[in-house]
Amino acid sequence: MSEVESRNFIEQIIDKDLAEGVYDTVHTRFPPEPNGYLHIGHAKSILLNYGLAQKYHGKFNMRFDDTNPTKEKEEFVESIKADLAWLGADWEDRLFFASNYFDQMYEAAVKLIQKGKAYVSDLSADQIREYRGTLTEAGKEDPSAGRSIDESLQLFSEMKDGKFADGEKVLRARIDMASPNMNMRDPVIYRVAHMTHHNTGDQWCIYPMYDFAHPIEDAIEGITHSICTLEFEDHRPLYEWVVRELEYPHPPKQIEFAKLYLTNVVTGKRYIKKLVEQKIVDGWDDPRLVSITALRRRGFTPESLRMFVDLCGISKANSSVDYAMLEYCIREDLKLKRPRMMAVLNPVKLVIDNYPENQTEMLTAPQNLENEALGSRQIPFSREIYIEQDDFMEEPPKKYFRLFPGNEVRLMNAYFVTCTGCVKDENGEVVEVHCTYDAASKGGNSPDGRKVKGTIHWVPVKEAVKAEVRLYENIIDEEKGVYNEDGSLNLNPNSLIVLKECYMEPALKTAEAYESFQFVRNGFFCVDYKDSKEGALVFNRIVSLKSSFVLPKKEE
RNA sequence: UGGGCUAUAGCCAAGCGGUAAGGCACAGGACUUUGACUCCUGCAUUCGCUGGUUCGAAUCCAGCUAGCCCAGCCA
Repeated sequence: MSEVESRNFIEQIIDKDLAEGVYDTVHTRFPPEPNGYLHIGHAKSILLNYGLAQKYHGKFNMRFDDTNPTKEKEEFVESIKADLAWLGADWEDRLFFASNYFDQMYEAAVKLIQKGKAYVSDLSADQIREYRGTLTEAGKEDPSAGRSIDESLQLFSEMKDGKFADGEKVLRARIDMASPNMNMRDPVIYRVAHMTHHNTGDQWCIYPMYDFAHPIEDAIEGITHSICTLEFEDHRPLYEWVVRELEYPHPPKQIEFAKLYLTNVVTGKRYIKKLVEQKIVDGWDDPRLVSITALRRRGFTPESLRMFVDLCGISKANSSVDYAMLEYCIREDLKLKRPRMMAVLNPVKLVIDNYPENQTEMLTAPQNLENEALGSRQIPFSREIYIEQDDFMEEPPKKYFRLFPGNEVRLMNAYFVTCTGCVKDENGEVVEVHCTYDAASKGGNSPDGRKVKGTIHWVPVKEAVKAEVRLYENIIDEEKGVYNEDGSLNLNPNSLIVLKECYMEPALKTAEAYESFQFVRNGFFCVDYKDSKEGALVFNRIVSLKSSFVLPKKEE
């Protein structure tokens, strides 16, 4: 009974820091570069950082790490803000841009030069690479390393003033050209780039490098725990070097955790970007992607993603989470929350022979049987309805308890019907199933108390909303993996299949704005309203299409 | 002998010297206005491997093995 709440390794570090008085508060941040849309992996980072701030009653900052004008765009800062807001990560009034710290970064660089810890180099990019050495051989000292402090100061100032072309001069930190850690071999910390910045315009022509800028950004904002992904582990010594040399009184601490990968799904901003730019998908919100905007469009809720991230956990082990876990989370979140509607994907007509012709009655059905609070809806019912093809079998196997000649089943929310037979075309395909109904069983219960083993869904032929449905597969390749050996994407060009028709119950007609449908698996089928925060409608037991979804053509 | 990191079930993941949590997936059963949901039940004699220390090791030590990351004027 005494459940000890387990803490992930980051929380353990924080607990220790707090206990030892290293910090007396927790202040985290999410620092994306605005060079693309966020995806499920970022959600993990966002929710981790935001969650820690919440848990420790600390603060959470939103910060754009926009130190490289060649890659950044305003479109991306807007989408990122929208995604965080949607996820519920509230940065309150703390929205920052690294580019707003350029003055302070410049001063910091000057300080390093004055301390003899940085120098302006004349080497070209190629030369710097050569001088850097290799993984197994030490690097060589930069010929400019001996330059006087005053000369570096002068040159750095001229860099700022635009006296040099791109690549002509850089500022390097003076650390150790023989370090086994490549990042410590006199890393470049400022480069010249004559380029208009999305935020600072043409004010600057020199820009700080990540390794130099990031610790400064964190220190300026009073970040305590600067959480990033594993590939930055080797950068931590440099991060610590920067905050130490710049003599920040309460330096932030970098902590790394493993990125989130989903099995057989394209995660990774640069790969998603490639798909978008090559127009292999329709855009950043193409439902085949796991970008946050795409997931939202597919009907995922912020709650479902939060649950997912929680279930995945935080560790330092590279791992790939099963896609089924994501599906589980959205099912779990929606199953009680949303109405459950009926839709038929592979229709066959069911004729109720003893039901009056030309009669239509309205039946009342609960929106969600397990959640009365959602109320009820009306569904028209008449002599001809559509049912799922596989809900009828002329010769049923054992344990099949849906429709077959002589068997009685319940039409969900409607009547008991007993199958009397079927009509086949010249090819032997079933084109019509026939049955009789028990008028006393209206609503789906028989007054004599007899039970049926099967219940099937249906839609009325006349009033059904017809949609052309496109089925897609996720951008995955289960056999060979997502990437080819040369790093290119391994895609299935036939990932689009056209389904003939889909019929939905008429209640959906009022949902004018529906843009996409998603099948979540094992009985859930969602309709997402692109511009609504409503989330999705949930259908019950549609068809078992694994990890795929459908997009209906909007009715004209 | 470049450096750094990681290794617990099909997939995540707790565990921090006292005898392997939990979730996903999967399988069986009960229930059911959908075969879903819900509810039960099952699912690592063993923690990458080999030694060592210890009354006792997934946990400590040593040596191996495998995987990931690093040679951008990207982040």
